[in-house]
Amino acid sequence: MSSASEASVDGELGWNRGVSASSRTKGRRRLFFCPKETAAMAKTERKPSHGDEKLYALRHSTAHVMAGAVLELMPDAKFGFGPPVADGFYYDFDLPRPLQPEDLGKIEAKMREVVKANHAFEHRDMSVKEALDFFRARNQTYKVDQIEKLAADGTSKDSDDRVEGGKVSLYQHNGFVDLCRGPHVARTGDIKAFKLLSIAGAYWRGNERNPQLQRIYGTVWPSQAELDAYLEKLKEIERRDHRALGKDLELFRIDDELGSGLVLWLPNLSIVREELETWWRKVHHERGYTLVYTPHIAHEKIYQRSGHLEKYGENMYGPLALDEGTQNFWIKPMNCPGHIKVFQSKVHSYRELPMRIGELGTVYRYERGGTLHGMLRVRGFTQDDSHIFCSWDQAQAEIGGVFDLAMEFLRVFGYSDPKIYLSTRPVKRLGTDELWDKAEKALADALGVREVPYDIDEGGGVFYAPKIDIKVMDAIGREWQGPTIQIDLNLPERFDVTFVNAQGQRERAVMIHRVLFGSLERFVGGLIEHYAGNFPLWLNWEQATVIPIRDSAFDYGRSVADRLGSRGFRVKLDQQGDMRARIKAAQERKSSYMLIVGDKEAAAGTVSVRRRGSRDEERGVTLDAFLERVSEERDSKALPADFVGHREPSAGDAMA
RNA sequence: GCCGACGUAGCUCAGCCGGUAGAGCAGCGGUUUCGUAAACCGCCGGUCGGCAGUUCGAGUCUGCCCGUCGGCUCCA
Repeated sequence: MSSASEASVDGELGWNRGVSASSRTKGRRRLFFCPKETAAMAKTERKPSHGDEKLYALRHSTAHVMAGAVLELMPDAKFGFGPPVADGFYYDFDLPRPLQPEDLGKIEAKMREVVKANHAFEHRDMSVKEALDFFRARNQTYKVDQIEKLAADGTSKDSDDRVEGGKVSLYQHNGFVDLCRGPHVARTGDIKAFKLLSIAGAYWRGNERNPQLQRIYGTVWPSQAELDAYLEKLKEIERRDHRALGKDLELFRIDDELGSGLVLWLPNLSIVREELETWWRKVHHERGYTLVYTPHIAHEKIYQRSGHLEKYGENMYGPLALDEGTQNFWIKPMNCPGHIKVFQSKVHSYRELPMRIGELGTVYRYERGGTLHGMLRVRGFTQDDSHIFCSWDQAQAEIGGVFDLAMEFLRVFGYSDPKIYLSTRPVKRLGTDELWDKAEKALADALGVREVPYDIDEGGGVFYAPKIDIKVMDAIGREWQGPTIQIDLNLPERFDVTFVNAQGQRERAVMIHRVLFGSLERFVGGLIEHYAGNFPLWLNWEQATVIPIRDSAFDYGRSVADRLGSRGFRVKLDQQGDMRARIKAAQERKSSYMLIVGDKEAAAGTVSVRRRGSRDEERGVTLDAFLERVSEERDSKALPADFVGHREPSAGDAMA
C-alpha cells in the first residue's frame, strides 16, 4: 500500500467538497519564465491580466496531482513548495535519491491514473496546532517549517499561505494533503493536457544556505491544442537559441582553453557589431555626447574610493600585484570611475553642463560557473556606457532625454511593448538614506513628468544608485532587459565631483549612469534570438550573394558583385558546386538577397532576385533598380521582410 | 558555487558484455557547368575533455579536476 493512503485522513478532517476556482482571493502570485527561458530573460514576469483564475487553479491542481504521484512512487518524499508559474507549475521535493529523466514518465503515468479516477479536491481549515501535528506525524519537515513561520509572521514571502483566525488552509485529493490556499479545480478529471518537462535543483526558500531540493517542472493547458501550441513554442525557442545559431552561422565561439565566459566574436558577428557601434557613435555625437577611452585595469586606490572593492569586490578580478607586490591593480568591472576621472581632468563651468561622457567600455566581472550562458551571461563584455554630469536642476531633463533615446533604440530593432521598472535601494549599498530618498524621487519624478506607468522593483538598485529599467518584448513574446538609467548621488560625493556654478561657487554634480544596449554581448545574443538569425540588411554580414548559373555567367556575376561592392554592400560571389547547391548554401547562411545570373541576365544587364525566406524569384530586375531598392532598405535600417514581430500577448496571457 | 545530466573529427552523431575508432556534412584534389533548397570520385582529418587508478588490455569501469547543458542563487 502506498503512503498516500497513510496520509489519507478524509474521515477525521471533514473536507469540504466543490470549492470553486472563483473563490480564490487575490493574492501575491509568483511568476517565472519557463525553464528554458529563465537565464535569458528578466527575473520578473509581467503580471498576467485578470480573468485567468481558472488557469491558475488548473496549474496549481496539477502540481498537487504531481506531488501526490511522487509520494505514491516514493513514500519517503518530503514536499517543499509547488506553485503555478507562467505557462505551468513546479513542485520541490526532498527525495531519497536523485531523479532520473525516466522518472518523469513514471510520474506522468501515475498522474494519468489519478486524473482518470476523477478524485475530488477538498478543502478545510485547520488550527495551527492541528496542522503542525498532522505534518509532524507524516515527517513533512518543510511543511512544519512553513507553518511555524506562518504562525510567527502571519504570511510568508515564499508562498500564498497565511494564518487567518489561528487557522491554515489545506487541500486534499486522493489522500494527498497539502498546505494550500487554493483554489483548485473541482476534480482531478478536470485536468486534461499536461506534460512534465524537466528536473532541476532548487534551494529551500530560494536560499543557497538551505538544503537543495529537486524540482520538477511541468506544464498544463485547458486543451490538447493549447498544450501542443505551447510545446511548439518551446521548440521555436530552441530553434532560435543563439548558441546553436552561433555555431551554424559562425557568429561567435566560446573556447574552453581561452576561458569560459569569454566571447570570441567571429568575423560574421564582428560585422554586426561594427555596424552597431558605428551607428551608436553617430547617434551619440548627434546628441552631444563626448566619446572617450579609458584603461582596462586600475590601481586599487580608485576602487577603494569608489566603494567597488567593498561592495563589489567579489565580482572583481584581481589583485594584480605590480612593482614587487607593493602596488595592487584590479581589472575594471565598471566604467564609472574612469569617466569621473575624465570629467575631473579640469574644472568645469556650469556653462559646459550637462557633460555627457560615453564609451564602448569593456569590463570584466567574475560570474560563478553555473551562471554562464552563451553570450547572454559572460565574464567579459562591452557596455555602451555613458555618464552624464550635470546639475541637480538639469537631472530630470537629462533622464528624460535618455529615456527618449532609449525608446528610439528599441524601435529600430523591432522590440515592442516597453515596460518600465523603478528599482530601489538594495540591502548592500553606499551612502545615506537621505541621498537614496532624493535619488529615488528624482527617477520617479522623471517618469511622472512623462506620465509613464511603471512598477517598483524593491531592492533592485545598484549599490551606488537606484535605476530605471526598461524591459521589452522580443519577436516571440519573451521579455528582455533593455536600457537602464541610474541617478547617482553617491559617487559624486565620494569623488567630490563638482562644477563652478553661476555664482562662482563649487557645486556638487549629479551623475547619471546609463546604457542602451547594456552589454554588446548580451544585446547581440538577444538580437540573434529575436531575429532567429535573420538579420536586417543593414546588419547582415552577407547582404547579397551572386549566384552564376554556370561558368558562362561568371564574368557577369563578378561585375554584378563588384558593382554592389563599390556601393558599400557586403557581397559574396559563389562559384562552388552547382547553382542549386549555391542557392541552398546562401539560404543557410541567411544571406539577405540572392542574385541569380545566367546568360539571359548577362545579355540584358539584369539580375534575378530571390529574397531570404522566400522561394519566389523576381526576374529581370535591372541592377540600378536593385541597388536603389537595397540602398533604401539598408540606410533606413528597415526590419527585414521575413521578420514577424510580436503581435499577440504571450501564450500564457492569451489563456485568460 | 549548489543539484542533476552530459563531454568521441571543424559540425551532427554511431561505437554491444572492456580487445586498440566509424559515418554524414564541412575542408582539400579531381571530374561536372546544370535556370531556383544538397552533382560524382578520391583524399585529409581524432593524445575519444584532462589527470590518476583498476586490468594482460580502457572511448567503454572507478576517482578527482575542467567544461557544457537544465535549473537554483546571482547578474549587463
